[in-house]
Amino acid sequence: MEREKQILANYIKEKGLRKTPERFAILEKIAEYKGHFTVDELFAYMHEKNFPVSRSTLYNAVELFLECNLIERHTFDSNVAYYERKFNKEPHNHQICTVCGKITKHRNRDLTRQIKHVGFRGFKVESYQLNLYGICKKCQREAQKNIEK
Amino acid sequence: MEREKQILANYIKEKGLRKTPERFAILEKIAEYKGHFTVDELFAYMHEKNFPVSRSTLYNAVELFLECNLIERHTFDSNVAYYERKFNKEPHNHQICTVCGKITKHRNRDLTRQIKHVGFRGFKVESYQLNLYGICKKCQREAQKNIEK
DNA sequence: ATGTATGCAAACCATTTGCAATGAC
DNA sequence: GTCATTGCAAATGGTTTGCATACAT
Repeated sequence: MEREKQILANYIKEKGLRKTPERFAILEKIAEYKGHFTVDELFAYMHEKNFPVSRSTLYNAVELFLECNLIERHTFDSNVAYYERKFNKEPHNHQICTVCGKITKHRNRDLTRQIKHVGFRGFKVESYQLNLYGICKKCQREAQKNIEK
Repeated sequence: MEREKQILANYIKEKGLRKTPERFAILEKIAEYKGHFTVDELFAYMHEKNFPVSRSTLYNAVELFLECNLIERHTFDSNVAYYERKFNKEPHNHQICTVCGKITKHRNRDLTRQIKHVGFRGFKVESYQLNLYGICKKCQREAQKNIEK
């Protein structure tokens, strides 16, 4: 957390921006999320935690955090942007259950290594998103039960 | 094309829907796209080709084609949905140049095979999207030129 | 005849923009 | 004091919805 704040502070100084309390409070609250969050969820969470900020400020902050690589954005299949902390995390994949909608994250180093070199026609891969769509174990079981009935 | 129409016709019959001229005209025009298209582009294209249909009808059709697996949808990083024909195509990846925005498609069978088995905790992978973000060869060259100046 | 599909207009909703007031420097 | 940032309200734009009319069955 301290390192993340440091990164943000450095970036702010470097770009001649301003160290507002809002930005650091938002960064702190984001750190409490284990998985993904939307701006709307974050908006509610900030209010709940007695540090209400406007949506404008959230969008502004989130943009800033993206710039200094503290978070990343996913759109999956909807029109809503999902964010998650990026700092110190290895690249990972998302598996989305098309039945219950649950999103799970996991890593696979071999695959990551391979993907980094899969660029075509001299394309230099800097990051990637791998989304797996399918059916989670739980939903597979439920489906099986329904067949057996 | 005939097989795609057949698939659509079958699906329509099976679900008790209706074989409207719009649906088949839209399917035909979609087949003329080599890459991705948005609903807005398709809207303009249908008018251009003297088969004007409303946006409602397009959204309806596109939803139907998704259901019978004739097309697929990607959101990449924006809030706009991109569609492309799926029929008879092997799974492929997208590489998106973060400088010029160009989207290129390519395949890699080894990778595809591997990805299909990467499901975690019993997750059964049915499809996937792999988006590579980075810099295309052309933009790398331009960047190089600017450094040399 | 029945009820699905179309097309128009209005509604939706996440995100963006404009702008006056605030506050970091 | 200067000017970036905040917060409010309004605008934007892709997508969705409601509903009367048209038309596939």
